[in-house]
Amino acid sequence: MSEIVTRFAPSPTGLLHLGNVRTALLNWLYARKHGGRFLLRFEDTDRERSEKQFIQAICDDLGWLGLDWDGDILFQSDQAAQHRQALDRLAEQEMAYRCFCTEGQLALDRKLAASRGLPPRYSGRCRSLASEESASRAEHEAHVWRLPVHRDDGEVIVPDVLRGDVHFACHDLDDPVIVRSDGSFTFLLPNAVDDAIDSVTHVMRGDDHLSNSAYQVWLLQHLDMAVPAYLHHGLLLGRDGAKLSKRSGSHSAAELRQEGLMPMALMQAMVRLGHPNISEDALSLDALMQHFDARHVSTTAIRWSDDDMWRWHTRLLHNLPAEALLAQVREHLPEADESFALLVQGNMERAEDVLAYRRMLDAGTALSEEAESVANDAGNTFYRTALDAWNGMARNENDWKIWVQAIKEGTGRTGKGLFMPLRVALTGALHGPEMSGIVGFLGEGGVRKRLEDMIQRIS
RNA sequence: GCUCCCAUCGUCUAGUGGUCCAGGACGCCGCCCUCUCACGGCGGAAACAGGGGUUCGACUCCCCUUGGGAGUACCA
Repeated sequence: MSEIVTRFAPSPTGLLHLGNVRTALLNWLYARKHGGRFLLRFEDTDRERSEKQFIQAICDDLGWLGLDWDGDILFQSDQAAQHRQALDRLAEQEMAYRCFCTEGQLALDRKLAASRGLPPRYSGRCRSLASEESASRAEHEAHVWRLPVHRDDGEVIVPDVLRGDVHFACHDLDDPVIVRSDGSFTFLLPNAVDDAIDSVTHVMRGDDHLSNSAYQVWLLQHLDMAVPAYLHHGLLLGRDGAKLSKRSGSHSAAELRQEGLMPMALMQAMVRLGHPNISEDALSLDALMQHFDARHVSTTAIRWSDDDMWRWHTRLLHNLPAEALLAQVREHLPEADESFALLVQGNMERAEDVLAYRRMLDAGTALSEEAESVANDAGNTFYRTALDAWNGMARNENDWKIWVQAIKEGTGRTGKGLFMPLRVALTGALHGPEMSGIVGFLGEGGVRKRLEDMIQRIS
């Protein structure tokens, strides 16, 4: 079996969005899983809308996600000569023709067809122009190039690995434009021809391309080029079941990165779509790849929800090695050290949650309203008792147990009423790590300072 | 309108004619652990869209309906 080659072929007209990310990931996984190559090719045929900044942004995002590509970045525009040549070959065989219809005419045609309940297809007006006439008019008339796909008989078969052969009757297909009146190519031909040039063996893309594939299969066959295996996956929908849009919860990768999302969280959520029961400790891209199976790439439309992704974020955060964890924590609390980060690691969903524990690092940190009400409820004498007990005891490894026992006896408080005021005084938060760990972290002076501050605050 | 794709718990899915009064994961609910949050442990509710066939037998095959998605551009 020859080498598997997949590609991700974005157009540099915008940022990488969730749907793109999934397509890129799927192609990457497929290639890597089978020891093949994964190519990155920018489809910059739409000169109007292509922008350099997006090329950089997309590369950055892919890098952020850990999706590396093989070889140089490819650009569709570099293959212009090949595209031209392909067009010439088609024209020679009369498998492409010039169309001189104006956009106004076409719009009218469509309107007319619609009013008669017919599909809005190209009328075929220019299809059978004599080649001499066509050539001579071309010298002074604007025109596009079309493919004569539409006809009464015959069909085009799109070989799809996931759903079997998909049949399209030529009768239902249109004569698509492949070259615009400004001479530039539309997506159809360059995309297919480049795949052939680049020896792409498997094309994984959204099923919004299914009908495009019909045209491209037609094209490749008439060009005597290899037709790749297609895997048209179902599209991502918003959580409301409607097309994924900004409103329904779509983001650009860049946006998520800014929000502090760990890229692996996104990868986790995405790879697991369609894959039942990937073991939960498959936390790396490599591990995920081991479990990836293209047969599980689903053909159904999938509801995407950010929740799962963020849950993975939390899970990943809880499993982060100290160094990486500290880096994230310090973005919000620069004065944090490793022992602090490790102490609160299990008690945060996102790195910014450490802000709730600022008081552990800065004894003077003010209290939230809730915390203050807990403190007031306990009262000044409670804290005095606690401070006295703390000052009066011998220091040893059971500081916490001995201390809390002493306070219990001194105040008569137990359970929540005993622990919460202490927790609030020492951390500023109503929840968090176990108290013994907190006391250990703050140390003798640290605890004293916070109790003294507390006494002052509520006196 | 036309064409194509899709259809199992809330979600992602397992299931390729009998092993399924449908299994898992996430979520949800309850209990346990517990000062709190989280973790962990245990348990629970929760689905074959509907109707026709085919068959001894249908979640599985066929048809229709319904529902959802996509395309129908000189966007990709």
